[in-house]
Amino acid sequence: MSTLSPLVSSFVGHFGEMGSRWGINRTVGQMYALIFVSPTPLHADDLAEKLEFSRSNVSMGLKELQAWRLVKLRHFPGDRREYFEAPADAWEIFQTLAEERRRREIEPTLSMLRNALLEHPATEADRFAQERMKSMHDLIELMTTWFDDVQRLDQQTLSTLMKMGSKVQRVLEFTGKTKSKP
Amino acid sequence: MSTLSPLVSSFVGHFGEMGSRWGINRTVGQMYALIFVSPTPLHADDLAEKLEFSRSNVSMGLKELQAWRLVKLRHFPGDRREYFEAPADAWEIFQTLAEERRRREIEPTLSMLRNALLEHPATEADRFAQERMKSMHDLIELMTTWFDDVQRLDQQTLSTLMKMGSKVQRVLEFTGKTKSKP
DNA sequence: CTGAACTTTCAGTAATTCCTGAAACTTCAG
DNA sequence: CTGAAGTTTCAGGAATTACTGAAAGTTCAG
Repeated sequence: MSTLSPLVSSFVGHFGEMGSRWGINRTVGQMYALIFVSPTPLHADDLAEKLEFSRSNVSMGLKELQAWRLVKLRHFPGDRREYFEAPADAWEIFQTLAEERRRREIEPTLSMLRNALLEHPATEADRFAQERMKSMHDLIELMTTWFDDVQRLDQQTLSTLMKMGSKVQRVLEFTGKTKSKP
Repeated sequence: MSTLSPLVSSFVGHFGEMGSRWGINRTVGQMYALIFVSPTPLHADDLAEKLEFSRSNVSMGLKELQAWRLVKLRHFPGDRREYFEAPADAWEIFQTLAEERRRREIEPTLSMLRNALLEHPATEADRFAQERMKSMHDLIELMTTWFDDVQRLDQQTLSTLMKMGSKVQRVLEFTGKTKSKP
């Protein structure tokens, strides 16, 4: 069956669009979307056929998805082809994405900022620039450290925390961890 | 002074690169970076001169930055030109970015997913696809709702919460808000 | 009104990124 | 070994996106 159902087709199309806004290319986004909604693992020819991409484009796209650790490789006995599937757990997918983005974008940015902050400012303008860079650096560091912590929480606690939303403020006030300011 | 200091130059260059990985174009990223580290507001000709872009490119870039609400417009008495500056507070910048991305990307995605979930699945494959879409929908919704809540917290509480990191788990357990599972 | 100061638009070119087909490569059953 | 089944690489054309200069538009002091 070469043609996708309207349901899957609109999902795949949408992810292609979104992918391209995120620096991931459109066809790679579509490949991922299709793998994500497939009940069974797919191989490269499945993707090429269903999405009507060239076989080589599919091959490159799969390589990229593997580099992002977004797909898992599977084999079936008596079949040499490589099959791909996505984790069922959306939170796991989100974590992988976050980790990869961090490694590729956040860490290099932090390291550039740290270097810039080590320089001795030659002018007043440079001094000001460093001040701004420092505040950006601190925010990024605060957020990534916090995200590390969150990832270590178990599902149960995390879900409770998120569902509590801003009610968490009351709990913190109650336990006296915030300096209350009446 | 037409040439940027090495400090500013490396910052601007880095943000150009990062911008292009984020679907924002390179020159727009550089313009923003320069505005961000400038001690005084800049006008279009400043940017064109310092970054060596054409005047019209700067004009388009500024329009885009305004559409993202990332720059603020200022005027000086006796000068008809428009000057641009960035908020000093990095957290405010982050919030603006998050809000805009949400409006442009998250909301359309949620709406597409909701529509897909209303369809009556024609096949077993569609039924499975819907299941996956549902879990993606729920995760996105949980995260955005939670983010709304976080934005409502005051700086003090937020900062306490982030610095606590995973220690928050103990507080929650203590107050009996989690179903403890020993 | 006029024209100077400033900004935006837009059509076309430049640059970049994407995608393909052909060929090379790898693996493994027989 | 051999060749069939499968995968990857890569040069170059296609498509998209970015950038520019020229011209048009806007605003406002005089």
